[in-house]
Amino acid sequence: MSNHAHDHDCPGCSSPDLAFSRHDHAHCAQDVLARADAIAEENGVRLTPVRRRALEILLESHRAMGAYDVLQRLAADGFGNQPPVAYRALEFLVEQGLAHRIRRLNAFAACMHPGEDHAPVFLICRGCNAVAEAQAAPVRAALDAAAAAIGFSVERANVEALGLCPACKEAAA
Amino acid sequence: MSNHAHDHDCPGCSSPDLAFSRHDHAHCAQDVLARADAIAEENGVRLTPVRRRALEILLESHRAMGAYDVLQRLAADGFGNQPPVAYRALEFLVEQGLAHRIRRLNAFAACMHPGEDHAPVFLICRGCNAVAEAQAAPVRAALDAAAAAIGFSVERANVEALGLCPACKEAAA
DNA sequence: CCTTGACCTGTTATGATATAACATACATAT
DNA sequence: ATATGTATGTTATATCATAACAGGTCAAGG
Repeated sequence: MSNHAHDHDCPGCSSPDLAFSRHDHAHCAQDVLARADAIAEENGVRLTPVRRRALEILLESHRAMGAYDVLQRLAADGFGNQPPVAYRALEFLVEQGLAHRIRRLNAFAACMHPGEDHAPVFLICRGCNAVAEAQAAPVRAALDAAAAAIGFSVERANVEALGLCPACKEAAA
Repeated sequence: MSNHAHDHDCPGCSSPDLAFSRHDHAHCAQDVLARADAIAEENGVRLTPVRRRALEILLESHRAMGAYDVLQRLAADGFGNQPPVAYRALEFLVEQGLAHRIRRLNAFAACMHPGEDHAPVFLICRGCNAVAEAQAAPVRAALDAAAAAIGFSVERANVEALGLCPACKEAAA
């Protein structure tokens, strides 16, 4: 299933700088799914078949997917084929911190750092549409500071940047 | 039209900490529109009647508006009443830096600092739906740094935070 | 046991947001 | 005046998202 064994230290998955590189990520899926089970257990919620499958689908593609794309895959696996099926599963994953919603793309992506209380920043390549989830605590800190200065309390934040990944930058040059 | 005259230093408009406060902003609109004319001139683009009116509409409401809401207002003023009329005008405004798109709300808001090359951060109050446009250069700097570290070039960034404004926080308590 | 209540899944139907494609009009420069 | 690029308007359709209800599962308490 995976071409190398490890716990949580795969450079291809845990380092944002390799998120744009081609790499085997079957094991990422393994890791994340295992952790997802643990997180659901902890939170007292159920990672039911549809929900788990939705997460697997996101993990497999390793990119942002629209709700209808996920739905199509779910339906192919014998689950319902009406929009709420996908939206509900995805909403659950987002609530539990197992997936992120990327508004710029009207899409969803599996979280590669579930349960780690991270401050995700999405770097969206306009060349190849890949999405890297970088951990950027300093960004969140700066945001909290700016908000605090005017008495605003941040509960959730979306940081999405559009630009060019290293590969596409090189290709363009 | 405005109850006090000034150039670009109205606290109610230029200070993010007052963005949530009730304040007269007829003059903000005046200022921004004047600057919008100048910017269009500079950029060699035309701030045509629909476009200008769309900006006025956003400025009047002083909040984020959906494209269809803007469309309704435009139609009432004798412009076309089909979606592309609004989307095109809004797209123009966004491209010229005269308005911002707030994806979390599927909405648009006039930029209160046109032409100033700012790093806007949107603070969206989930209590009253007000949107404050804070200038947060440090946030952008942190984002650029995180992106640069992995060779990603940021071209455009959206930073949107959901939370509670001072007034709603107090009301909740 | 078996019922109740909470939650999950599925469906129908509709609502909300956004764009493609084409036709018409207008500006400006030669 | 006429050609060219740009702007506006329209029709039609694509895409994204949710409301509302029906049936199913499962565990806790009577």
